[in-house]
Amino acid sequence: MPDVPRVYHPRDRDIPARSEHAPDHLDGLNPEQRAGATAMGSPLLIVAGAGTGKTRTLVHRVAYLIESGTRPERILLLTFTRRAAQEMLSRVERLVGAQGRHVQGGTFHGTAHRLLRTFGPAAGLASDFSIMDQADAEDLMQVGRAHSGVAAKNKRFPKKETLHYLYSRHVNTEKSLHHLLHEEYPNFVEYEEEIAKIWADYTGRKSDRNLVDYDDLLLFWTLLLEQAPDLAARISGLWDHVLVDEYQDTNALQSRILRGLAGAHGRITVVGDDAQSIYAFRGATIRNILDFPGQFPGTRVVTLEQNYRSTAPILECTNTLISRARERYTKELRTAREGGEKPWLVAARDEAQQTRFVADRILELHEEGIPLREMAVLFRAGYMSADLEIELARRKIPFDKWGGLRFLEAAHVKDVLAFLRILENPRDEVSWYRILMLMPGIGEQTARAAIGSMADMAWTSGAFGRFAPPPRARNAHASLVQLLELLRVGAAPDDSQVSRDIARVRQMYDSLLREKYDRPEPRLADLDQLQVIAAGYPSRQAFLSAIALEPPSGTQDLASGADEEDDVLVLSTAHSAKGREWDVVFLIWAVDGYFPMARALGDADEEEEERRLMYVATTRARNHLFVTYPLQAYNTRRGADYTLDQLSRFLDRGVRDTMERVALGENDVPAAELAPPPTTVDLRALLRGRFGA
DNA sequence: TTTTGAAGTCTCTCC
DNA sequence: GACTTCAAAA
Repeated sequence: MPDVPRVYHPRDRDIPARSEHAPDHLDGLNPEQRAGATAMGSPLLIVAGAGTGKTRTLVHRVAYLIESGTRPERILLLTFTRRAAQEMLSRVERLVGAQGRHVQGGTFHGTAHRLLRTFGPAAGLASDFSIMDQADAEDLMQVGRAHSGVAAKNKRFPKKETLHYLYSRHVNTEKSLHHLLHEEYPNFVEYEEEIAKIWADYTGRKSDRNLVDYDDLLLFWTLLLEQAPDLAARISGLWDHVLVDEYQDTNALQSRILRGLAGAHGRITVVGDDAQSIYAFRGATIRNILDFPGQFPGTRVVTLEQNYRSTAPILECTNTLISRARERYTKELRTAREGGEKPWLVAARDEAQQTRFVADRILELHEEGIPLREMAVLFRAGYMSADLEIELARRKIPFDKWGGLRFLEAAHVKDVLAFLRILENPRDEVSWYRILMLMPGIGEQTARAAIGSMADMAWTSGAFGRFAPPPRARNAHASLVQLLELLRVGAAPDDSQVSRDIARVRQMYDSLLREKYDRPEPRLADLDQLQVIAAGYPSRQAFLSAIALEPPSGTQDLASGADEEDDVLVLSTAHSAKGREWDVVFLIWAVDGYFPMARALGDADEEEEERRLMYVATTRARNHLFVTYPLQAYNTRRGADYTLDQLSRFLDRGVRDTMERVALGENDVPAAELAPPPTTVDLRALLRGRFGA
């Protein structure tokens, strides 16, 4: 998708790609963008505001490098998501032709993964390691937590999620445990020693089980570059140019990786916007942008301030919103897109009315000729779209939901994957435990005994078969042994039938699923989809690594396959919307407590990040922006309902003045729904009468 | 002793 | 809806 609205500028593909000294494709760039695309001879920092053609500049830079004689495979393009990488590569391809396809690219983690498979064995890392996702890592942390015994003695001991969170922050921010505890968990300061022990246990277990977590991917990459000069030379010698997108969202470790890769030759370009830094929770720090010129001497800085995306009224609103930020380094954005309507600030009575407004408006705009794929509904957290999803389904409006890792986090998907994992890595005790606990008659004790017994037998393939289960688990044991034998039969080294393995697992697992849930159908459908995805991978290892590193963005996404062509509305978390743009953007739940989220309040830095996040969300809009908030926001999920009836604090008077305020009428809601009249009917009494109770 | 079901608790963002 | 905790059942 071009950053420049189609009606005003020719699309990239309409411009013939010619390799002269000054390629024609650069004609479509403004002077700053052009400088960003062509500056050579020094490290380059491009500070680019929202909608200023940052991606466009980066794409043209890659094209320019290729046209200047750099071989495509000698260019490394690090992006935040796989989607962003693919989009850029396909745009490069349009500019320079098929050779653009050979540009190396992906996420930091994905690139680390490829490097470690190649260079890890030379540094003592077995090449067939398995990648753990966050939940796996937490589960493994739990093993050590239980083992230590402290958790049982102390009720207030940190949960496995917290232990893992602290560990991950330690690795990514390079802050000590002591420091982190005092800063974020003063109530756990007394457990510093115990936590350190559990971390050591965790590290040992990963090593024993040949497991690698997300943080290890970055850490091992860093260590190879810093501690193994011979390998470092090989790795940094792979690429002549390194380009990094979304630099504001990288962390201290990633900065070290870049210094290792390009510190010597300085052929590095980073692009970022401090106003859009929204991943501090993952250890990202805008210090990376601010300190870049110091770390890469001779850095040239190019600033992009001309916004091509949004209309003037929308930009006025978003500029005001971000002007409240405590710290800012980039200047205000300008736009040439005069005219257009002000953003709407829509007060709905409650969630139902908010939902109705969004659905109605989408249909109206669609009838006016705006395709669904040019519209998006954004929100702070994944669960906030639940009501809207039901309504959209009811009205048969197709949508993709981005963000959240729901699909792969679902218990039934993880269950099936656990089988594949133990085939791939028989020492994966977390997966063994998960599988064993599924079986009727096997509980915690039996599962642990079985795992212990297998460990004693050095995890040989028949180890589980030789485990002697207690009587009540005999049936379960027998059927599991049978299934595992069946799965191993076809497990030739070149086995490409991952989806066949899943089918075999399901012969047993589906019946367990049917017993466990009253409505198993959607879960069974998820497993069907899992099989479809699996069929696209050449090997089990490739499949398992890919889903850990590049989780499918949503279930709809998978069901429809190639979705780019379909006319489908997008629902997305604000985080997942970064880097994208739409003609029409709805931001729902602009309520204090939801956006910003309640738990971010009380910490000034977190609150600032929430503000930037709202800035990211609102700057996705090209022509129409609707911000909605229900006046009554019940939290009905729990008994103790509380009401959040305050408009988001970020939409202060000054911001509201840039918006068109709209109050939805009551007329579309039957009055009875608002305040039910009292009645003398006693429902309980009627029921008792009917059943004679 | 071990498993299982019921009741109670809390729910963010992502590689 | 998923996870933990606690008590009853096998």
